[in-house]
Amino acid sequence: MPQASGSYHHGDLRAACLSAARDLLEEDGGAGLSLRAVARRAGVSATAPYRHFQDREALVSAVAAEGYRELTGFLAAAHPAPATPDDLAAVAVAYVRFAIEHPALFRAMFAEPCDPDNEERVLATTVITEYVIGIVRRAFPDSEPTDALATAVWALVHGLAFLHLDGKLDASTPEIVADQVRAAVHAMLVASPTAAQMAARSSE
Amino acid sequence: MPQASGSYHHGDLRAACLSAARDLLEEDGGAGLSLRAVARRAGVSATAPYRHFQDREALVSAVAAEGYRELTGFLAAAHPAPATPDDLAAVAVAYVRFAIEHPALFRAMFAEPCDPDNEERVLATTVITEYVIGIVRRAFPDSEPTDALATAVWALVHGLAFLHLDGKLDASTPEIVADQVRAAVHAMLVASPTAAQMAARSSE
DNA sequence: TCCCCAATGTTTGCGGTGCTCACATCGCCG
DNA sequence: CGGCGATGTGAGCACCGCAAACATTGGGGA
Repeated sequence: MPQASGSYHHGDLRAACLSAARDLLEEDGGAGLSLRAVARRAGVSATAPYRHFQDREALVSAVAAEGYRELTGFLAAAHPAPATPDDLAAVAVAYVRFAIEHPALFRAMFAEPCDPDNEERVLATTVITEYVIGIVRRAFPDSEPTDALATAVWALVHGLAFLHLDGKLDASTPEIVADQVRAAVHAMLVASPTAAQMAARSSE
Repeated sequence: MPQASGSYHHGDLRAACLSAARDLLEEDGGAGLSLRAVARRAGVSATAPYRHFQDREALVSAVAAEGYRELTGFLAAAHPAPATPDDLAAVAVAYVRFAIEHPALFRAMFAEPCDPDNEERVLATTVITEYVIGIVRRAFPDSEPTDALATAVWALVHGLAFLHLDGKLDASTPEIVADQVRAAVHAMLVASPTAAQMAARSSE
């Protein structure tokens, strides 16, 4: 039985820590995310989280993994099976929108080199990588090396997200952002046959 | 006269701190960069750097600003006045190469929201922004709203850099990386008229 | 020339943090 | 029902950012 209030054992401290970490990330940014603050917020002693996370890095990796899963779901919600450039652009807009709406989480997901020892995190990043590649592969099954195109599209969208986060682009309204993203993605996709061609040539 | 070894005054502690910070960044990554470690490495008491940097954030901002200037120089060295898509691709390759060769510095430059109160940093980011935009503007003076195209190209390159840093792309050899970047940039640039057109349409 | 003072570096100290280790408490299973 | 493993606690260490009071110096005005 979880939720035993006032009892010695918490019930589901791991989930409580993740939730607290998410809150702290939104409120104070990445710097404010400390194990002690998480413990305080969960109403537990400072060292209790160590029963569930090997160290701070493991905690943020777990949060990041959660973020990857959420992002994947968010993209799927934007369009379940994108096929046309418009569909893909909608997914791209969702990607950038996610970054803008969860800046600290997005940074936690990408700001630091992914710890290769953390299985959960590696798995989560693999999932989203495959997902993004798969989207483009399915949308453009005819072009031979779609991975190059997928890479380019993903990089474009990822870069747009980061430049927005860093305030380098006009993000005053969601519509402006969406228009920018759509324009860029369309430009990229119009060139898709050429992209495939060049990638094929350069990899010979 | 600086460099007075053994003397009470250091000579040029500010520069020594920046240098030490750069070294620490390369060696231990962003997490290892502490004011105290910088002070130790400069052979000075823990709080001496505070005479030259208001706080830790000011220190990393100064390092980041230095990084922006270096990156700008690196891009200029790759091609002083890029005009053709090949030229632009060379600059893009240099951008990604810089990120891969100085991962911690690159992350310091972009991982955190730019402090708008730090004049030096704001100035440095403005410089590189203008530089990148200017490159594309000069290379494609005919397309009307070049900013949209410049944004797309920059985002693409920036995204490629980050995906490489995060180990999401094959970066086993510099040649592979360069080929990927060239292919992606060429794909983008081939579509440039369309990009300009769509940006114009979407901003009406 | 000399001396004073502002710039620069030092010391001490506070509160916060990550992490370890010994200990306390509890639930479950034999 | 009794003990054992899982979970939470507390004390403690080293490090960190930062502030305030103090020490040292070198250069510029008398």
